[in-house]
Amino acid sequence: MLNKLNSLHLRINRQILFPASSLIFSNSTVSAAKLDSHEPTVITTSISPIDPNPSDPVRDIVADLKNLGFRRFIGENYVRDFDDLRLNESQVDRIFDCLRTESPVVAVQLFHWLRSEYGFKHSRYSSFVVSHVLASKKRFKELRFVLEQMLQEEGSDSAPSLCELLLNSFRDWGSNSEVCDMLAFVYSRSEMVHDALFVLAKMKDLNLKVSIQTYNSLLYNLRYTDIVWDLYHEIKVNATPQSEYTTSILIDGLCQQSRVQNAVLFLQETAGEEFGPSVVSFNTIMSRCCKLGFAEAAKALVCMMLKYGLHPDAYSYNILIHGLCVAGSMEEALEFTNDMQKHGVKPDTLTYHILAKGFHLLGQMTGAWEIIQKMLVKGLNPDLVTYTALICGHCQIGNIEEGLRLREEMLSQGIPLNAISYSVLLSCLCKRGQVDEALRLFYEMETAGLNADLVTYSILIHGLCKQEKVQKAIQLYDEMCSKKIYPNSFTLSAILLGLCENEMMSEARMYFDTLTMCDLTQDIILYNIMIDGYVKVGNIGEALQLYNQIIEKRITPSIVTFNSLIYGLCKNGMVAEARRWLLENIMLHGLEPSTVTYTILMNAYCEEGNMHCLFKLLEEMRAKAIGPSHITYTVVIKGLCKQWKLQEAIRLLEDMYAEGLTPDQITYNTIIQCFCKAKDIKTAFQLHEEMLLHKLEPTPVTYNILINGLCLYGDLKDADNLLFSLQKSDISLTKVAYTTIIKAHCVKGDVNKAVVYFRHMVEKGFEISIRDYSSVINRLCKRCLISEAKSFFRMMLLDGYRPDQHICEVICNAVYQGGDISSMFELAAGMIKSGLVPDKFMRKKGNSAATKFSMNVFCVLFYSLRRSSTSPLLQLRPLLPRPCCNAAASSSLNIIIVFINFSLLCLVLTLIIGNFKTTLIHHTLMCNSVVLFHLKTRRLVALWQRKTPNSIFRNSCAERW
DNA sequence: ATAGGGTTAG
Repeated sequence: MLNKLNSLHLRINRQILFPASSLIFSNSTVSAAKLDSHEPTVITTSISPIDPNPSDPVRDIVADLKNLGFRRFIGENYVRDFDDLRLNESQVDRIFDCLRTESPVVAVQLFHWLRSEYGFKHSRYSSFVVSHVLASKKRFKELRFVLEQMLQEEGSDSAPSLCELLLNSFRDWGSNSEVCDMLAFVYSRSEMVHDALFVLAKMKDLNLKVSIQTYNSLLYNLRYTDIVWDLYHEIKVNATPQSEYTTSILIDGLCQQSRVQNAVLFLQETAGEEFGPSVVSFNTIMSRCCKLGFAEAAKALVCMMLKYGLHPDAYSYNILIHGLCVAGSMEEALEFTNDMQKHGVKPDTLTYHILAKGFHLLGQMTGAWEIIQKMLVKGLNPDLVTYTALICGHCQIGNIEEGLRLREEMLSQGIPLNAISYSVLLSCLCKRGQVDEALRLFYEMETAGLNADLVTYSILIHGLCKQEKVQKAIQLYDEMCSKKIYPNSFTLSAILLGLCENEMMSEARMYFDTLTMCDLTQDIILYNIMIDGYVKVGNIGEALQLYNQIIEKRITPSIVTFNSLIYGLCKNGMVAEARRWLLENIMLHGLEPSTVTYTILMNAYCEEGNMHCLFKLLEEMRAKAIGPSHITYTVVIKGLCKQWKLQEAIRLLEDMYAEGLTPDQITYNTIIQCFCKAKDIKTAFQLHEEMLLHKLEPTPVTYNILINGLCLYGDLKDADNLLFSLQKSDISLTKVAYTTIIKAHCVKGDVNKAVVYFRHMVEKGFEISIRDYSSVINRLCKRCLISEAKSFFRMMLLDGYRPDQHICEVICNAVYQGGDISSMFELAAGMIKSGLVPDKFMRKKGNSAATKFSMNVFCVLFYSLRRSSTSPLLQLRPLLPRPCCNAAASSSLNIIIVFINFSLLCLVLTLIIGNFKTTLIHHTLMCNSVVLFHLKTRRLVALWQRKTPNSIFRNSCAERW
């Protein structure tokens, strides 16, 4: 009962009395002094002996600690007493000073206890006292901890004052050398290298021994500088016994600076020493070689290792296998995996991950899958990286659902995702255009306490730019910078790419020019994106200009630069020119054409229908051992389809699987479309089944193709059923699926069904354009379903769409044909109100109803312009045949009338102008003519006739009129 | 203190 009360009291007591550590002491001069002064505080401590006077609290505490021992001292009663005391810093220092000789163990215990229980900040003196105690007992781990805590509080540039204290007050203490050494070590480990070097210099003055651990740590921190070689010299001179790490740290330093050759030479120099060439050192050099792309050199190093009697370990093999995989030499990588096993080194999860990545890089997803499966069969546990690889595999083929399912599985297995695994999912969502989903996942990731890194931000910024959500992208960009994550060429390129993909070329160029001004465009990638952007919008001139800029700036173009230019040339129909570029410029720059280069050219030949050249290039690729990708094969399949070699196309598809290349959705879409065109709907659907079997999620385009196939060559009812079941399964579709089926029903004359689907399309939230209405109206008009067309037109107006030029012309034409003149005028008036002009008909030849009509509309138009505008000619100019314009420009006319049919003209003019004297114009002159009037005098000024030019006006006659 | 996964040009 008493104990319980006491402990309760203690808890309350502590809460009340010791919310902060400084409360223990009445005097906290040290911390105050530190805050006020910029100079490090130098304390010269003189410890006074214990006062025999019984009122000295230190005396009692020390006596109790010694007599009772620490355990009993911290029993509740004493603690209470201790709590109630107010001790100043020098009193505590005295306690430690007294204890260290008589009860050193208790001194250490008290030291820790005060800090852990009260968060007490010890003085430098006490810390050093305890440090010496620990050093003398060889409790180095604790010593390191004490000094670490001390340096955390002292910060950098504290070495001079700490050394002074240490060397003044502790010079003769037995463990000074160890404490000094540990101090230097901890400074170095805390990345306060200057302080560490200061301590080292002092030690040198006093002839104190520096341990190899301290040297090693300093060597590591200074590995990019030449100071390391001074330090290394010092180690040699002092005959400090080295450790196995010393040489490997130096080797690592050289490697980090890409001085691989120096590293090898240095390693050879250390041969014969106790810690000469080691497996770790070799691994370090091999790793660097591979990173620099010299997998061959890494292989040679393995031989060198064996010569030194060293055996490659799992690291060595994994490094080498990784190097080979990145270099694309999968065969050799697999050979070394076997070799590894033969030498008794078991491939581990890392080995499998490396191999999977290798296949992945080559686009051989099947190979990657098989490797991961093999790993799981071998009983190796999937870890975060394995899962990431699996998620990546699913995401690659667009199966985000499976990716998200795996995420759930990971969480249930207690494997939390990191920024990388989230990035894979985010990237997949962005690629599918689900940026909002991606943002949601991103916030979820942040809520889970994961920090987005540069890559994560780059993915999102790219996704947002691509969707024209530039504002949000900029917001994220600012957020990223505020987190001190600075953009690299990836981030810059994400923005640039986003702008280019939106065909916002002028904005992209502005951004690019800004980067150039800041000298940030040394990176060829940024140039490549710009060039590619220009090429895609067909501006090959601007692209070539940028290429010249690259050459002027002496930036080395990459194969991608050429690929884009070749694409541009091909797109402009300059295939032969493109082929020449391939042969001349690429070779000139010492570059090798890539799979992409060949694929672009092959595609161009395919478009031209030049299968001969296409297959010649395929052979050339094979001869050069440039592996075709799944895209290359897709192009070949497209070519075969064009030639109606359907069976060969199917065979090639099978070959792809056999070669480990995974056909993607576009491959299937190509071949399915071909079978649809060949009216073999059955096989088309079989191929669709095959896609599902290979876990390839059909794209909305796949369904567009199938629906279109059924509409054109199959039963429209089947198309209805397919669309219905797709809608029911909530499979994502594009607008095209709807417009296709609407078109089919219009053609068949089933307006009701067309309207129903049109309503579906609107309800699904697709952006409906005026074109969607006009194409339906157009089709209905073509089938002379005038009243249906009119009701559709009304529906459009009700939906809030303003009719455009084209739709007016179509509907006007239709009502005119139906003889509904009043509707026609109604529409014409509506058009003029909307500022529309019947411009296309003016240029149409022939005496079609449309032309007749348009002439009349033109009159109406002209009239309203005359009333509203001071210069009708200026506005009418673009509508008139060229000679008419010239005449109008040269004289100060302010009226033109263009017409063909006299009776209609009279009608219109009478309707509009009322008292217009039609008799001024002779009937016979009016057919197929354009007449120019002067408004005020109402005199005929000029006339153009189509068939037989009137002799009076022959001189003004134009070629076409 | 040496090895693995994600973003970018067709």
